[in-house]
Amino acid sequence: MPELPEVETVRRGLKDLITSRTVASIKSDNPKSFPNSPVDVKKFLIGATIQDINRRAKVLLIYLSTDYALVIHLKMTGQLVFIGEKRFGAGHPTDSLIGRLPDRSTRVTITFTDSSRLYFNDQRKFGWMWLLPIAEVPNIDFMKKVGPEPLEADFSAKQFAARFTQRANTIIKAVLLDQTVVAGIGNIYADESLWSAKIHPGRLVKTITPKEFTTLYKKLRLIMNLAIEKGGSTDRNYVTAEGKKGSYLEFAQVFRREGLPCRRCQTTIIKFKCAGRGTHICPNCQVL
DNA sequence: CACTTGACCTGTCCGC
DNA sequence: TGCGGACAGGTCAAGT
Repeated sequence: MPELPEVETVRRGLKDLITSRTVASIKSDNPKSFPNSPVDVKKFLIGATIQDINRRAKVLLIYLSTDYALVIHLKMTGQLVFIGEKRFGAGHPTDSLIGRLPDRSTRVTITFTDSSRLYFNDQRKFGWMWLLPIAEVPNIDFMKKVGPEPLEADFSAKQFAARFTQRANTIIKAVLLDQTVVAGIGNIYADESLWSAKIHPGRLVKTITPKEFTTLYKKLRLIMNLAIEKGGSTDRNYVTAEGKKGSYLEFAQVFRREGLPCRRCQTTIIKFKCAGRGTHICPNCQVL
């Protein structure tokens, strides 16, 4: 579930909540969730201050004062939830979480010197958190291969379309989901943008016209920006850094709307398997 | 080589 | 009510 808009929402929340806090200790239940050596952790994480938080594709980068970074992928069920203390006062959103965490999905707990905490929860244990030198971040496989950020101001419709043309004989949905083509798109926003552009997800890239690519580009950016505004999409697990749900699914046109009428033409939305994923379309608006 | 499928995990939901 | 099985979605490895 965490796609670009969800990870960006978490980034903004964390930037506000943990910047300038200093790490006092870290607890991890599972070497898969946090595989770093205790020596590295002691030297470069304990005592480090949070400087800044960036995002690349669906990956979060927490920069530390030690020139190391925590690199985090939430995969499907990951959460990063902050629980604070008096600094915020009564009524702060994170107050309501006190006592609820840790729970059985908690994989990593970072405690700051003021006793506030950041919990990395991940029901399905697919996510991970790495500690590595900031200078090495661009050299990890994922960063070397990942495509451009779709919401950057200088990312044009022309560039968008050009990234697809090398994949002429692949279905459009598979290419949209490919992180090396364009970064950050997952199942929800692939379905939503294809419906919005009236493109059937099973169409081969070579059958899609330049005009359709331009529409898809515009719709994708519109939808992702709106999703960020709404705090992302909460289907099951995803929550913001304050532990709140995102509300974008209230605005969704096809995702999880199987059996409901298309908001454009009233035809019943159907769900089927495409590119190995559950896929939602309006069979009238989106044809092969 | 390009593309598709399976594995990784756990919780939830559906049908019998 | 209990149980098996399908399903959820991101990415990488393995298979076609």
